[in-house]
Amino acid sequence: MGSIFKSLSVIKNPIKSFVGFIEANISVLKQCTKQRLITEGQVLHGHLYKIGISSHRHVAVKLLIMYLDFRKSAEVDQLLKDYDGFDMIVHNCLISANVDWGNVDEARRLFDEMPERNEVSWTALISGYLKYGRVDESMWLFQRNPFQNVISWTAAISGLLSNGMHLNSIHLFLEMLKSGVMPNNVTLVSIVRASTEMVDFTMGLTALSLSIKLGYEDDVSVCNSLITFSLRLGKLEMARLIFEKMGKRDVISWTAILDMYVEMGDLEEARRVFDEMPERNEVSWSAMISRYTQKGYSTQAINLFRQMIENGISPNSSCLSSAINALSNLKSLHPGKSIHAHITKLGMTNDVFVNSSLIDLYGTCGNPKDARQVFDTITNKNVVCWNSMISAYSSNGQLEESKKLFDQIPTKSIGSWNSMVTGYLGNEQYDKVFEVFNTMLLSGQTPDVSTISSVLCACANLTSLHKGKNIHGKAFKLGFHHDIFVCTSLVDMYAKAGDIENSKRVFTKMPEKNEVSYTAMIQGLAENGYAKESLDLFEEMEKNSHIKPNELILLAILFACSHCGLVNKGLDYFNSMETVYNIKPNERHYTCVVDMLARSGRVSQAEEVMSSMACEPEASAWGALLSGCRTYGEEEIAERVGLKMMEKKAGGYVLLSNVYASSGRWGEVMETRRLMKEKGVKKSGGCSWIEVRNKLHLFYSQDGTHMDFYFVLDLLKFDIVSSKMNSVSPSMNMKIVINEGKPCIMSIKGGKRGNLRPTKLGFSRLCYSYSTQNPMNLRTLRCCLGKENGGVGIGNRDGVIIVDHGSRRKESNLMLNEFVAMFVEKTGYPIVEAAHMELAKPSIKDAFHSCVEKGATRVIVSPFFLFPGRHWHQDIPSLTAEAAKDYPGVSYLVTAPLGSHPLLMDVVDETIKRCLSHVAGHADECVVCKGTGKCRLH
DNA sequence: CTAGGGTTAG
Repeated sequence: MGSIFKSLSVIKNPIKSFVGFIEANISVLKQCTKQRLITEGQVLHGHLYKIGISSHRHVAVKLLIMYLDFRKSAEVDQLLKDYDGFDMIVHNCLISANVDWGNVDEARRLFDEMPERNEVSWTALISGYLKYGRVDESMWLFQRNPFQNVISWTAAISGLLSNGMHLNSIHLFLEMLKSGVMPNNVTLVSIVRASTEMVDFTMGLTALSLSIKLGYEDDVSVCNSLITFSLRLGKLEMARLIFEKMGKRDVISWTAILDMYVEMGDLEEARRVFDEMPERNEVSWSAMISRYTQKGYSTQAINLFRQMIENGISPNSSCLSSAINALSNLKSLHPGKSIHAHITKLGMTNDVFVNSSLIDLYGTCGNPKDARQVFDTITNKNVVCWNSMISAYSSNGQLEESKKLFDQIPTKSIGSWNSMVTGYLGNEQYDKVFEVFNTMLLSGQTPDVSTISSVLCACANLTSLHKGKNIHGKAFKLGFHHDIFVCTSLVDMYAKAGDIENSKRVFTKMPEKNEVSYTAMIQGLAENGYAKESLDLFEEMEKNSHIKPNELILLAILFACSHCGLVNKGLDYFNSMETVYNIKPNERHYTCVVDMLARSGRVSQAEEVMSSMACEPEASAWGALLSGCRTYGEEEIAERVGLKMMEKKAGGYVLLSNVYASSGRWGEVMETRRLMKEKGVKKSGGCSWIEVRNKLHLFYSQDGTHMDFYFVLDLLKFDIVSSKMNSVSPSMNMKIVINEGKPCIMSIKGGKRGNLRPTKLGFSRLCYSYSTQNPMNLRTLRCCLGKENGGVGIGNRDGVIIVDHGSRRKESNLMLNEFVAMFVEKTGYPIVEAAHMELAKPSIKDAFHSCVEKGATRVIVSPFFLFPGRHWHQDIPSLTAEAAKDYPGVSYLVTAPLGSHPLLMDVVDETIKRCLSHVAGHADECVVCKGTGKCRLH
């Protein structure tokens, strides 16, 4: 606002030229519109009226645009009345305003009633149709447009792009080139965006080459779009190079590069960039805040949000929704509520992003009712709102409600299905997970990596190897077998099902491993009795990766130590948790250590650890301690502990009564049981299930369908070899396996929580990260991309020095040769030699000399496919100049690099030829050619 | 000096 008034003060000062005076006013009006400063705009209008220039045509048009933008119909009407006659410009303004308001048909009516139209009228309407997905009407007009210029071509190209018609937009681009219209920077931005969205590296390089050829190399927008292109295709180094070499950068460049550091996992560096940015807009703020949120740094996100408010920047909907997301990560309902109130005050209640975040917030904070209230107020619900509401219900156990809602979704997205799947998964209704999954497949919806991971997680929890292998096959068919999330789920599934060999196999083959994958493997090894291997893997991880141990890995490590009796080593790890790994042990770590000590007979030490806990011990820790007492006959401790537990949870009573029972003190057993009854403590029911012929049979211990061994055996007759029966009860983890046809019970010590399942938690985190992240992430993209699409090889032809980059692929060689041929034909230069990029520096000189020795008097050095780090710009011309020093009589030319996409090849060739013919004409004076008309003279 | 096309976050 300050700058606006500064400009105003300029206006107050006498300005010599009238044109300058008008110009200054117009620019301020433009700013008012852009920054949505309605009051300032109106004040200025009054002032302009007073000094008598408000009816100046150019001023009046700006005023009109301003009031149209603010939707002040009374003012608009007044202006139109004062304006003498509807000229073409006013008409065009009205057309584009109506497009902005969504009244495309009205815009068309205005267009039709115009006595004559110009290129602006046509373009406004063509792009208007495209904005609302009316592609056919737009193309109909486009083909009849008598004024086809760059802008209308670009409008059509980018409009098609926004409608997801990438290939069509490229074809349109080709037609444009064919028709002889040269692309400008905006066109090139669209083509780069098309390449980005099609994940087509070669196409992007071609666009890049063309940009350089046409002299848009230093255009900020083109470079910005190229940065985004490089980032989305995983070429982080390329993105950084472009950024660094940019002569001028704007907020967008900075915000894009901030994102690069986030992609690299370096949030600190990203923050440094953020702090260093010369200019920030609400997008930069929201980028940083949302990235903090995404990566789980919720507190930082909130702090930054606060800082932004303190800096007087009004948050846009994106910031608000990120902040709310951060709060729901932190489960901070109350600050969330106050933001909600604020949003209501701001009148931003109809933003789908904000609303979805609010639904998530209320959902995760256990208020599905409030979530529903938000949901019901949304007038333009999109599928994300529906999905959030479904998750809100299922995360609160209201699965019927979520199912009901799910059935009502007008158009289900993959996210809708995934919400259902993760909902059932989170509520441990694994049979339902499969049910939904199967329905999904039947409906024709292809699962994504998130679905597959969740379903594998269900397999893992059911220890269902058969189903798991089946899903593994599906994952393979879908091409997900390299996906880090799917692989991690596979590692976990195989480990949980006891198939440690396959688990290890998947893990070893993973192209990339993260914290969660290591957690799954380390945990899997530990739980399957491979304690030593588990510890080895941990050490290897510490040595060879940058992964810092998390609390779950440490839990697994403690578990492993406990299981191979490495009590002292385990204690060492435990004691170094805070000092070395900076992780505060939680109750589960304590349980593990208590268990470890109690098991090895160090019962009193275990008791000490228990009493030193800062947090509330888990029931299973008491259990472990008591079991230790039982095993080692520490009745005194047992009693002391037992009394402490009397007020505690149900499991405590049971364990206590078990302790008494095991030492034959039946009176105390009865007393404990009586106390339980009296206090209404109920041991929650366990559940067993068996999977026979792909069908799950469930048994509950307390509802009369108690597992009947005869019934089970009867079932097993059908399928005795492949079946496996499992049982997990909340307090005793009991596994029943069919061994040589006989069911036998394998009791695993400890309860559900005491069973220490870090991976399970690990996976709930995994599911979360999917729900907030686009599953088609960089990693996936990188896999799609395959091998680097480098450049071309060397053709050892006489004449032109071609400097290229990258691999020596055959097809690229062909392209190079074609290019060389074209060059020769166009320029008539003799061909002498080509040099490979890796050898370029030393060999340019040699190649140059060789050209001259073979009689060349004119030499072209043309880098092919160079990375946009301006190697060619910086090194090649100077190297060439260096080489040329020895031959003052020889003229030379360095051209910009070229890239060629098969689709664009022919037409781009033509275009480039056009550029080159110009270049060639100036060859004798040119050192660096930046394209048509942009040759820098020697 | 007035009207039409684009790039950053979710």
